[in-house]
Amino acid sequence: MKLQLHITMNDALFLRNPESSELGKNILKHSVQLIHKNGFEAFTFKKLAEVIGTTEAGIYRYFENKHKLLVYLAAWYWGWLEFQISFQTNNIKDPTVKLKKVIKLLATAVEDDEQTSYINENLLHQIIIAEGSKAYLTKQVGEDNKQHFFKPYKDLCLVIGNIISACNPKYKYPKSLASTIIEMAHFQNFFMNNLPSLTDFGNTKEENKITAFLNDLVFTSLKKV
Amino acid sequence: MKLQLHITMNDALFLRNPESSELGKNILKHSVQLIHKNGFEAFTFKKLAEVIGTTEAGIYRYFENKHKLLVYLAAWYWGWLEFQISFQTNNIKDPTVKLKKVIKLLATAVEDDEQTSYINENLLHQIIIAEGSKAYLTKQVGEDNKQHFFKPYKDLCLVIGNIISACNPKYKYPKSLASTIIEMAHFQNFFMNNLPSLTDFGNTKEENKITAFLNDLVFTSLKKV
DNA sequence: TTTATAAAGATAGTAATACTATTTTTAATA
DNA sequence: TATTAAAAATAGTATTACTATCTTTATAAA
Repeated sequence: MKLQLHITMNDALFLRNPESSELGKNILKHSVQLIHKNGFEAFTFKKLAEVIGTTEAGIYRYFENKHKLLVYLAAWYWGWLEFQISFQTNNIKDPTVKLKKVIKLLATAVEDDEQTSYINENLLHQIIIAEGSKAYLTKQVGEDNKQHFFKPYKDLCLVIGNIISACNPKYKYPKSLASTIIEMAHFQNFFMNNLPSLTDFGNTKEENKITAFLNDLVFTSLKKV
Repeated sequence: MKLQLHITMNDALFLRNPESSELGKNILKHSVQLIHKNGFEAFTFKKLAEVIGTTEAGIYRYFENKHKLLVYLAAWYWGWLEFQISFQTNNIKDPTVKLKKVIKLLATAVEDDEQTSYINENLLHQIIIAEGSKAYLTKQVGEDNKQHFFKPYKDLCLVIGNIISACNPKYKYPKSLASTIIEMAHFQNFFMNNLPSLTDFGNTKEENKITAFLNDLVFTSLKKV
């Protein structure tokens, strides 16, 4: 039996649903590859069209602009990650064990998930590390937020915040700690690989060091070492 | 007596030193205002030239492109902040008191410093919150790093890491904790004002709540509550 | 089988961006 | 007064970020 995981996307993010056609799926697939390869700044719809073998206008029928496409990919990633977390922490009763699992999932490279054929989760994870913040670090963040573009991110943050509160109901900053864990899982990874002197795991480049750091940070804060 | 604070800049960041002329100072002054107003994506040398009353080509004589200008502004900010920290924590012996002061300086809006006439530190602080990460979240981060463009950031991180180690010499992640404090001082501020549900201080919008959160995070980690 | 229709493909065009180059004017300085 | 360096003025180019329109192809309803 092959289960097909489907992540429901906010349809204000696209003009035509990219999951509804081969061209659309190609746009998703190759935009992940191109952004990963050249970075978001150098990524253009023209280059994407060339790779896919369609025209610029063809891409524009699906996405208004490249910012919307980035927000789409980020939203997809957060939705996918929330599913991974709920799936992989299902049946775990102890919130501390649960939170440890969450931190591991956040800080560890993902293998490409066979369930979703057209998105390479491993590449997308790397894109989110290097480009994810650009989805909201814009002047339109307010408008975008009004249209609920960041709901998957907020949902994930809420889920993690709730686990934190389950660990220690008296802890005062569950949401800020949740967003700190999420952001730092990515930033410490980026720093480790690109600006290693900003971290304590420069030479090793091991992701489990990031996990160890985050575990220490979180569980001393929750006084549950 | 009026002291003139001068921050020495890496001269690979510019083609002509912007501090050496009125036009250069105007470029710095008005780029801060324009980026603050319209965001970095909408910021162009053409618009900047119009505001200043010069031509695009005039700006290009000082900066190779807008990315270099952003990196320049970020480097200036980190240099300025390191000076503020060393100045304001001078004579403080107790590293815990020192670290508290550092967190406050990182998380609090700055007043425009009269010492530097052409850069509005308050606006620049807001720019760094919203745009600062874009200075290094690029494909050229490796090249830029080789040219020491991020040295002021790394120096600041080192200074804070050393204070952390002075608080608790056994703490294993002084540099990662330092970069976490720096980044979170900014990100929690951005979230508070733009995506408040990612924080625990959404409705109040008080910066001292961020300080309280970071103090809690840091001093429980260092077991010095 | 014809016909409607929706997506995709092909082609063209535009305004703005991100530059480079050249020439002239202005200001400072030797 | 001559020299020089910066600034201003002007022009031009390749690329980006779109929009518009028309034709072809595939599907599927009548």
